[in-house]
Amino acid sequence: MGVTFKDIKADIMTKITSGDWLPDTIIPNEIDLAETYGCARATVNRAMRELADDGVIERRRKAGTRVRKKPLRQARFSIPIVRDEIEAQQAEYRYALVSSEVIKAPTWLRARLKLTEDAKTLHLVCMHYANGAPFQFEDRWINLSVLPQAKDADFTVQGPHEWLVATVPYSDVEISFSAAIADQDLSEHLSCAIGDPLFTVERSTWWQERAITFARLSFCPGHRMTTRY
Amino acid sequence: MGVTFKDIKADIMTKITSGDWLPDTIIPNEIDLAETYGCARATVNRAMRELADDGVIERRRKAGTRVRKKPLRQARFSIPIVRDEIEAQQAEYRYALVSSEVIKAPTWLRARLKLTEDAKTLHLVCMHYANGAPFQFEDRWINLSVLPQAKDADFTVQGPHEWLVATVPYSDVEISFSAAIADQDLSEHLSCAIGDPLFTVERSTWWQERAITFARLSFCPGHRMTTRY
DNA sequence: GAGTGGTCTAGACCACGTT
DNA sequence: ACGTGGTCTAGACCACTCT
Repeated sequence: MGVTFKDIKADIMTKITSGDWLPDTIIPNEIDLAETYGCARATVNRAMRELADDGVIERRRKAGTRVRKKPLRQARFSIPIVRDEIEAQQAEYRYALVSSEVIKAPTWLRARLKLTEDAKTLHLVCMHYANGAPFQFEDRWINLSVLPQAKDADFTVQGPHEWLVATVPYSDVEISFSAAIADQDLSEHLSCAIGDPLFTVERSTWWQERAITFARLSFCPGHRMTTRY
Repeated sequence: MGVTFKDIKADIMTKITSGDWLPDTIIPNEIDLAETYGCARATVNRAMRELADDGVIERRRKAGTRVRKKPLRQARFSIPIVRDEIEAQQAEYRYALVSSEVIKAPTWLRARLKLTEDAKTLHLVCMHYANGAPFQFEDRWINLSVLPQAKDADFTVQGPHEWLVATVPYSDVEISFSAAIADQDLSEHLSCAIGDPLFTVERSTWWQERAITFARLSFCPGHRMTTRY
């Protein structure tokens, strides 16, 4: 076979990263490129479309294709289940349910998830350990009006995240990262000092426009989330 | 026109999110789907390929296509230049250079970026303000052996990140998020209390296998990074 | 109006991995 | 060996948007 779309992608990327095609440079149109590379226009189109998805180039009908002035830098983080994250590091995973109760949603949670005033929730507090050491503290709230079966699930053996992913696999998620400070409670569970800075993830989940769950995950001091792009 | 690949994507997604096709369900092959939808196989292929890229389905030759057991959850964060991030919030951006010096790379930095012992660096300390309030503290190190022209750049008017993106637009980046604690210095610059938890981003950048720069960005207390997926 | 990318088609051959 | 996805082709028509 002749030229593949991957060859074209690689060639264009080389031209860009080497500084041959500077930002704002206009790239030849698809027909010309197809002739240059000796392939069909569809092949060029696939290459260029993927480069545009990657945020490297910008395309507009009639105006043509150009190298982005400022590359659209975006990082992708995989959001694994805690067990998988720990086991991926060849560490032994252990889980423990700290507490579990059915209560009316507190005001701050109702505001977050837009719940009605009488909404009942299952409030779970859990710990996740890696090689016996505290790894993550999980403060979990599940909306019982949408998922009443959560009341009967056994969360002493399986973490709520795992249960939820198995029960409602495809949902909409809003995730946010921030820094928090260890209070008395957190410091005891995570075996750290009061006042330690903790990397914190908050996640709200919806299924078909209805709020399912909110979780605040506090990681042990020193935890970092890393990726490349 | 008949059926588009977007129609097919939407239809398949509906089948999956509605629970019609549960995780691990095997999806009909492309030829059958093309017949079902009354379109060419290439159209089905495009739809399925994108769903696979999104982490919703899993494809293997001969074995066929199936709904992922655990959806491959991944979040995409756009990594804007601070100025753009602040101006996107309709806030007024202000930048200030705090200090600038040329020094030999300290040991920890040499280890991070794999620099030689005599590597010279430009060490910059900068502040970014939103509507006059401290927004981000930037601790920046630029490798002068790769970018000697940084010594002559005027960092009193333009932040180093902006200058770097304009100078070396396409590079490889490792980014990591964590939580840190405000020390005396940080608390003064960010107008916060000593001991406040700060959301922190560290970024190392390479261009053609050579380390260009390292930056530690400390955000004012309460800052969060949010996205949906 | 005209040029560009966006998409679809019908067919073909290939690469891979399961059986 | 064979069934599946992966890719390319040559052509066509359409949708957008710049001038």
